[in-house]
Order: sequence, then structure tokens, then C-alpha cells
Amino acid sequence: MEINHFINTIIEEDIRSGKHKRAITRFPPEPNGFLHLGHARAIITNYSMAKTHNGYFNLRFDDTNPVKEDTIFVDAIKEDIAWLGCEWENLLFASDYFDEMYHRAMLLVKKGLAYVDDLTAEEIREYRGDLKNVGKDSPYRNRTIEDNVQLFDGMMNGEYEDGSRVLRAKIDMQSPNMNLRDPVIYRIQRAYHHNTKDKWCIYPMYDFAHPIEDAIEGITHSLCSLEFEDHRPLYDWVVKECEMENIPRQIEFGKLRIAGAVIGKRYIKQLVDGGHVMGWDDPRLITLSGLRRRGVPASAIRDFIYSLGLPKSQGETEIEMLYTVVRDHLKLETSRVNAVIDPLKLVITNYEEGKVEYLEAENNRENEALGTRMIPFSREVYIEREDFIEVKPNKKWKRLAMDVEVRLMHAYFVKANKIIKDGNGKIIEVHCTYDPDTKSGSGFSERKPNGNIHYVDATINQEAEFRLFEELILDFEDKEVPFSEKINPNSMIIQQGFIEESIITEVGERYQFTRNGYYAADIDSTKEHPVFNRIVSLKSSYTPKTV
RNA sequence: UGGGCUAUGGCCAAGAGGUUAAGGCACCGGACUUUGACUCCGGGAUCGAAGGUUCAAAUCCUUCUAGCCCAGCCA
Repeated sequence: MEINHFINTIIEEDIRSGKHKRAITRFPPEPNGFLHLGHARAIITNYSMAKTHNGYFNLRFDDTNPVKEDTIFVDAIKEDIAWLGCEWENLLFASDYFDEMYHRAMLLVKKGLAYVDDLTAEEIREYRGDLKNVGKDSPYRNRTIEDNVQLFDGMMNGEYEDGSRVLRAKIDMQSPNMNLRDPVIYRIQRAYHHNTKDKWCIYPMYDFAHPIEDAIEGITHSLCSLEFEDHRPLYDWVVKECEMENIPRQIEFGKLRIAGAVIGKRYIKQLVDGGHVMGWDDPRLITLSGLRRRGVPASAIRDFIYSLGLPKSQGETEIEMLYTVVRDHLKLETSRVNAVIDPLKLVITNYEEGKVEYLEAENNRENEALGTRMIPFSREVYIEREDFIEVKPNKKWKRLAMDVEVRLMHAYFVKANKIIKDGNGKIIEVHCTYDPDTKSGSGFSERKPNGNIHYVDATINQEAEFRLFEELILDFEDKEVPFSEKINPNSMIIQQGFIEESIITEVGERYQFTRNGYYAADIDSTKEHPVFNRIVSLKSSYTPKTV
């Protein structure tokens, strides 16, 4: 793995100059949802930077806002990070530092750098000004230090109503950087915290808490996404004015975005809460748990992240890039099995009725170690509907057509000679004859077939359900979700492709899979972490060209 | 239009004054093939725009343009 980007350069320089001996990083998720592919970049980047620079990596839950957090998310997040293979040195919680944070805040108060403000939330917003106009000072901005000490203690002791007062850093209401216009650093909130229970009724804000957390842990490089660039001056201010011993350095990188997919915890949360998907681990989502359930190996996600580098640009990566890496990881190590998604019955009229023969097939032609399997073949089989066309349109058509001969993979050559349609003209059955001399493995070479298609035996699989999930397209505009323009102006496609439910394969196994790649997961498996052990053989990427 | 950031082929991305601008994905040709998969061969950009500096610029300067982020007592 090549790591060569600006963050790596910065860290190397910090080590070369003697500023640090090693890199200590962290991943600081708020436990309010599941991790997704975007987080994978942050996790893997922080982890690999520490590892390659002789340091270590902490997992720290940024649980400073109890009303949005839940322990079920901390468990899920731990599982996902462990799955990714990013071992953390310490498992920590921001809430463990609440006492320390309180003292640091009091220090600011005593230094005259923080004050208790009685303005309402709405008034604070008005006083803050906007992008065009500078803010103006709160009338409470110049309280005496003594008053502030007393008031802040009162806040902590629960003497005031929720939302009635806040503690603000006294910085600069005229700053062109909105984050420096006296940011709120503590709010009153009587909420049960999953970790500290009812001990506190005031909670620190991110901008105040985060730099202190980093400094306490001795984080050397605090890697985060680009939207925090504007916060860096505040981050540095807090570290300096709170007189922290360790000076962490925040470095930002661009967020990962996937074209056509919903990424971003808050949006995925809407889909989950709204019942649009089966849960956070719905395989259509690009949550880590969803990808895992779909059979994507963690190693593929790592390589995918590395392959993208660490840009500050703002593009959208196509999901095909991930699929390519996934295929690269699976193609040699997994066995294959045929499955038919959209079945068309093929009757082999000159094959003995009632007979079933079992044919041997390699599980993976490129990896003999995976062995072989026996697959049934009888007078009636299912082929993929798109593998048949009435009249061969051109020389490029490599599948079945009338009077055209193809090989049924691992079986015989068949030639179609009759089409049966229903009242609507839809083809419901195709009749053909087979040539017994062409049996797989016989070495037959008199003539070449027009192509090779896969099949699933119909006698054995008569109970197969060929039910398709609907492609999930949500129109956030129609649902009047306020974030619509932030996602996609038109509509969102959760994932290109479909999820098949209960497909029965050639060997009678039940699979759920997607059509995007040719990989599949047995997600009904009782295994704890169903990993793909089969690749479903599909020519899914091929779109027949009509003439 | 205050501040911060970004801009290289359809997508991602190398490149940091000097041969014909890496590579991957996607796509299109072709070979091979018991899946049209896999593998192999071939195919495309003058670098957001306009000026300027230089013998020489994607790389330096200037001015534009476009996009992203910031006005939570969210993170």
C-alpha cells in the first residue's frame, strides 16, 4: 500500500523536525448512527497514519450530546471498526473528560475569556450577524469575572432552566469567521447520558470539547474532514487558552462521496427511521454493516480507500470503482455458482424424460483448490431471459437464438427450434435439442458454439421464487424533506441494481444478492458475519444491444 | 456579494518550470474463452478561463469564472 499524500508529508515533517516522535491519531465518532463508507476513509486514514509512523490509534466516542446518542450505536461502531481491521490502542469516551472540561472552562472564565450569556437562542443568532454583517456584542458580554464564576457554577449545579443560559468563549464578534463570534461552549441540558447518567446537566459543545479531548489523549495529528477547516482557528484557540500541555494539530481532508448513493449519517438515518430500508445494515446501503452483509471483504474496502488517495477536491467517486476492487478480492478466493434471476424455461425435447444427470463443475476455474461440485441437468432448465432472442441480430450476439447453438455451461450444446408465447406475445418457453456428443469434458471440438450461457435445473428448482426487490428510489422533494437540494436535485437512487430475494441456485442454495457485480452474500446465513463464499455467476453488466 | 477551500479526459487521480501530461474505473475496438466473466492487445485530455513572466509552465504572477463549506444552545 502506497501512502503518499499531503497528510503523510506533514506528519513526516513533524517527525523529521523533532516536533513529535511518532503519530498518535484517533477516530472520534458520535454514537448516533452506524458507520458508512465515508467513515471508512477517516478510520483507515487515521489508523494507517499512526501505524506507519510508529504510533497508535484511539477510538474515542464523541458523546457530548446525550439527546442524540445511544449505546446500541457504540457497539455497532466498535464492531465495524474491528471488522475493518483497525485496532485501537485505547477505547475512550469524551464523557470521561467531563470533569476536566469543566475545570478548563472555568479556567477560561477566570481568565476573562468566557462569559455566561442570558440571551435566548434566537437572540444569540440575531446578535451573531450573518455572512454579510458582523455581529454585535451581547449585553452580558462584559459581566465581571466574579459574576461569571458564580453563574457558571450555578449552571453546573442545576440552578437554571434548560436553555436559559450558555457559556460562551469571548473571542471576536466582528470576526469574518463565524465560528469565532463568541461560540457557545456549554449548554444546559437535563438529559440522561448513556455514560455519566444524571451527573451532569450541562454539556460541552463540540468546538470546545474536541480539542481538549485530543490534547488530553496526546493526539499529535487530529485528522478530520474539510468542513472543519473553518473551525481550526477555534480549535487552536481552545488548546492555547485552556493551557493544554499537548498541542494537537488538526488537519483536514476531503470527504468521500459516492455518486448516486446516499452517504451521510443523517440521510441514512432518515431512510432507516422512515422504514424505507430494512435497517442500518440493509445491503442496499453503503453502511459498513450493509456492505459486510453483502459480502464485501474488509480488505477490499481498505484497498478502495487507499486507491482513492486523500484529496481535498470535491468530486464524486463512482461505485464501480469499489466493485472493481471487490471483484479483484473475490475472484480468486471464492467459488461460483450459477443463479438465474429472470427465468425463461428451456425444454430440451430430445432429452429423456424423468432423467437427471449430475455434471461436475469447477468451483473456480482459476483456483483448483476450491474443488468441484455436481450440478443437476434434466429435460427442463431455466436460462436467463436476456440470454435468448428470437432472431440473432448480428454476429456480436453470443447467446441463444432460434437455430443458433450455444453451450449450456458445464453441460451440452443446445440449439433452439421452437418458441412458445402466451396470449400477450411474451415468450414463456423455448424448445431446443441437445447434442449428446458435446458433453462437458468430453473433449468435443468438431464445432464451436455461438456462446456459453448458464442455467439452473428446473426440475430440482421448481420451488424457486424469482422475486425482485424494487429498486429503491426515493424522492426527497416529494416527501418534503428539507435537505433535498443537498443530496440530489432530482431523486436519489439508494444503490444501482437490485436485490434478489430467495433465489435458488443450481445446487439448491438460497441466496440473496445484488446484480451490480457478480458477487453475492448468503445473508440468511446463521453465520455471525456471513461472508461471501460464492460468487453468483451472472452476466449482469451486459446490456443487450438491440439492432 | 464576509471568510475558508477546491478546480488535470465521462469518473477517481499522479504531476510541484524542461523529452510525445502516469495510472485506475467506465466506455469503444480486437484476441482468447465451457458465462460476453477473467486474461491479453489497442484507443482518447494541453491541464476551469483570460492575460503575463520565462528560451521553456498543468506547474510562477495577475485578474476572472464555477463549485463546496460556515450564520445549531449538532458533531
